[in-house]
Amino acid sequence: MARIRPVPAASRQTVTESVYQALRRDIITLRHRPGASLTEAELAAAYGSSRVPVREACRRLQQEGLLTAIPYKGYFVSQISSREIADCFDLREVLETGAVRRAVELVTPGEIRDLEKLAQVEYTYHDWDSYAEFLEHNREFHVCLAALGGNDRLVGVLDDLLGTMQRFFFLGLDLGDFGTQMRHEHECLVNALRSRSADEAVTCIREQIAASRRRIQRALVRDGIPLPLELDAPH
Amino acid sequence: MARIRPVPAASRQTVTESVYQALRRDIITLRHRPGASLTEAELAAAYGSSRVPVREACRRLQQEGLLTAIPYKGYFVSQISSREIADCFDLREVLETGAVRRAVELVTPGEIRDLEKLAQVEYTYHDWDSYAEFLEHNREFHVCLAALGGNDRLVGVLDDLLGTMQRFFFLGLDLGDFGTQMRHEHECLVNALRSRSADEAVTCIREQIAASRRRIQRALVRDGIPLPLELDAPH
DNA sequence: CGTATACACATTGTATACAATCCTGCCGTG
DNA sequence: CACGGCAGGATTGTATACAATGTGTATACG
Repeated sequence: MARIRPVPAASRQTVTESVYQALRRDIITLRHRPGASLTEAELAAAYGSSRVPVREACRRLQQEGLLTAIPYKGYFVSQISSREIADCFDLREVLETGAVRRAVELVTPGEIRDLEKLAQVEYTYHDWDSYAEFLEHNREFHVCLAALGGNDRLVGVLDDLLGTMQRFFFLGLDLGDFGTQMRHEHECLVNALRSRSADEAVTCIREQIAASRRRIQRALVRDGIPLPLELDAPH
Repeated sequence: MARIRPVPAASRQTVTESVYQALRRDIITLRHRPGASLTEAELAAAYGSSRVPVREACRRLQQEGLLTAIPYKGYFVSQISSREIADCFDLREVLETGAVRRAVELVTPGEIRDLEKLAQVEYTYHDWDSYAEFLEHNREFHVCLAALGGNDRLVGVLDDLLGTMQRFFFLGLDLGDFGTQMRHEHECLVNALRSRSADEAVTCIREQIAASRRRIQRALVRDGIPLPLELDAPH
């Protein structure tokens, strides 16, 4: 079906892996607030393992941009700044438009049908758990779309990026019921692909990203304060 | 001067860091052949440390794409496939053109002067050591150029990508004396920036990347297609 | 009272020992 | 001869113990 997804290599259920996933989930769902301080010992106790797997998990999350490590000091959950958000959205636009320009040339009817299935997902407003599931499917859709461009390296980068951005999306979803709207956006993209119109697809992606950006801006404003969340706290 | 360069945070001279740099150097300079098998114990002995720092270094290199890890089996130096090369070049084009489109709007005269200095570097044909130095400076130039676009996240991704690609470049440099040519290409880019012409800059980048791609293709053909190239083993 | 210095504490960095896993090849059995 | 189980070795995965580092604090001294 829809391409490789680098490797399931690391998905062998090892302690490191489970700590990584648990910790990542807790950061993305904002259980660990941006700016919060974490130590290896603390996390090891919390997730029931020794420091070694915790360490590896933290290194990965650091690489992804969700954590910041300060030697001999500890780890800190990355702040959500408007600058960071803007950077992520801009990069996403660059990557996705780049990929889709190739995709319209390479895509096959079968792949379009597969993608169409992925586009169907929605979420239930106010159901916190369904947000997480929806976001995973959404990520899957965009990654598979990009994969149609045939550049595995680019797909990997986008996958990482969307992983980081999940934290932002979480803020936006609870603001209203955008499920049908987002599904419509996805279908719009699939149609553009079907007619092999690069310009149409690019426009569609741009609008989609702009809409997502607006949602998050609104959520940030609503949750009190412009951003960043509790910035400048450590004085 | 030329922007932040995320952090020198990890550059505190720790064992992990020195192993990482040494191992990375040996992979990029093809001392470890593509496809070669490496074990943690072996590397620990070779670089004079315990397995833990080796492990962390390998994880980082894996993330960068220079190593592939197979659980309970070992690590393998990533192959250089023409597909991989094409992907990297395409992604690079997407990132750099994306960045420079912003850069022409934001760049200041002072930054242009700084960049001009970085553009001056060349290398000495057939001097293996000077290749490495040149490639570092070349990377610095392109990263700083991208940084002018103001998207730190994008810069980070590009930095990683160029790091991986150094291995390819190594092949191309020894093929002839392209030092002056490449310097000219850099200056061309600086001029485009000065006249704030996005189209000119993009064209320039495209040509530059195409030229680089051709050099490497030629090198691969010369060295007998399907890599690897033999290397002077340490015996 | 201000400043510098030494010391203690918290945290990560590193080493070593042991457990889990996977592959290979042997050997027995049908 | 083919096939399956089983044991041995190699390698990573994990836990624990110890060293290095950096930061803040208390204390002595000017």
